[in-house]
Amino acid sequence: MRTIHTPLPTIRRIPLYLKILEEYEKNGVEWISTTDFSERLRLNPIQIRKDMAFTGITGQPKKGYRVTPLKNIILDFLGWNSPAEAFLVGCGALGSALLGFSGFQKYGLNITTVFDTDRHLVGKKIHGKEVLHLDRFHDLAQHMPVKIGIITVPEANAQQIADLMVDSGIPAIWNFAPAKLTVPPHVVVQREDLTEGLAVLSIRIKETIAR
Amino acid sequence: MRTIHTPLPTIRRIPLYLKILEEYEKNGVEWISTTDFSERLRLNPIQIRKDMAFTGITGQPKKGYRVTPLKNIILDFLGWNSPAEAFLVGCGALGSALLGFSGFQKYGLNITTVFDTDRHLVGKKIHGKEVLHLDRFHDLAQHMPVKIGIITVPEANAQQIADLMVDSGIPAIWNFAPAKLTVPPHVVVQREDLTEGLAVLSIRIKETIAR
DNA sequence: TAGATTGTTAATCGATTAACAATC
DNA sequence: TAGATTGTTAATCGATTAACAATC
Repeated sequence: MRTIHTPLPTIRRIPLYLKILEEYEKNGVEWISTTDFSERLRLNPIQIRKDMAFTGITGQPKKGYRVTPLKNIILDFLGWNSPAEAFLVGCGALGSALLGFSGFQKYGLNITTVFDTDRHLVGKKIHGKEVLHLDRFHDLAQHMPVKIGIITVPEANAQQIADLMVDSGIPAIWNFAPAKLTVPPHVVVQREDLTEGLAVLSIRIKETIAR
Repeated sequence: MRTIHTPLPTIRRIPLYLKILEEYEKNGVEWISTTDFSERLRLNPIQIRKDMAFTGITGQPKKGYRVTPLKNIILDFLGWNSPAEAFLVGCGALGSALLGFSGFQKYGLNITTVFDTDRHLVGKKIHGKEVLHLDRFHDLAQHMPVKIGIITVPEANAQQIADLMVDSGIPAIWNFAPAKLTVPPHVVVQREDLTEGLAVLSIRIKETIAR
């Protein structure tokens, strides 16, 4: 049987819904409708309803969805109810920026340990986390249930770090280096690439100015 | 007449092609075929050929595309041949990370001036750029052909910075704050959102582990 | 009850992939 | 010439949007 899996565009929109739900919850609002979402996000309400269906929530005609249950269903859906432990390698500006992103806790990501090879960084604290030498990575990974390895090193070192993560049994890699990583098929790699966004922005600028 | 514009997925793939082209050029290789691209990027060669067609390049059967002309056509296509001047607001970790991204010069982006309101930052140099007080933004923008405003401030201040950019006549905003900005229709806004990628990663982890 | 909103099936739209002719 | 690769038209696939029935 072929499982119908959730479309990628839907998955990408889900954090947007989550954000609004948190706001509603904070304000003590109990119900939210697709119209509410639609006005805030400027998305088609039908699309939103479809997206909701993928999370498994059921709503109530004339009222919408209950805010708190919907929030919890979404957190469950993404697996964000139980934070995943992550090791981060590369404490340059980008690594520091990610560490400073306090929001990650809310998004099921717990960066427990950070590494670098730079003698000037090792031992220092960044956002309250002591930078450890990369040598200790493998050992520490054996003793902790590390689910995600975050790569924020220069491109030239990215593959080597990925290899280390794979050897240490880490099942998923979030890669911020502009490198195509080679990993075994059972390892998940998610690549973030700013140049994608810059390309889209550039084209949109060109199209706007041309008019 | 309705212009057929380039699909967004194509635009997002183009920087990948560009990167390989630069490598080939550096190595003095004159020709590149869709097969070459395909092997490197693990993309369908037919898709690559379609993408090439959008850039306007014509290739040569049995040989492929000339590396340098293709690179230039792509740079032209994205408007990256003449770097766009950008002002960046918010010199925290993320802003610094962007400033340190030396690659941007290659990608048609020239961050000429950076701003903050924090007294401890103003006057300091970050990656060789002196941090100016935000008060000077509007005036300086009048005297320089600023095309892109980059927002790397906390969410709470993002809209206010966007307003300043719009008032200063900046036609495009690259927004790294997790905020939905309200701007006039003639202003282009490109939003970067890490939680999207984290959501995709989380779902892929769930799917992999479930198996 | 009437009306608003959900939920689902069908239609449309757009991107990817397949097929194949053109050409160096 | 034969074969590899481009370029284009057609087929497929998947996501979005439309239509409408169900229901509180």
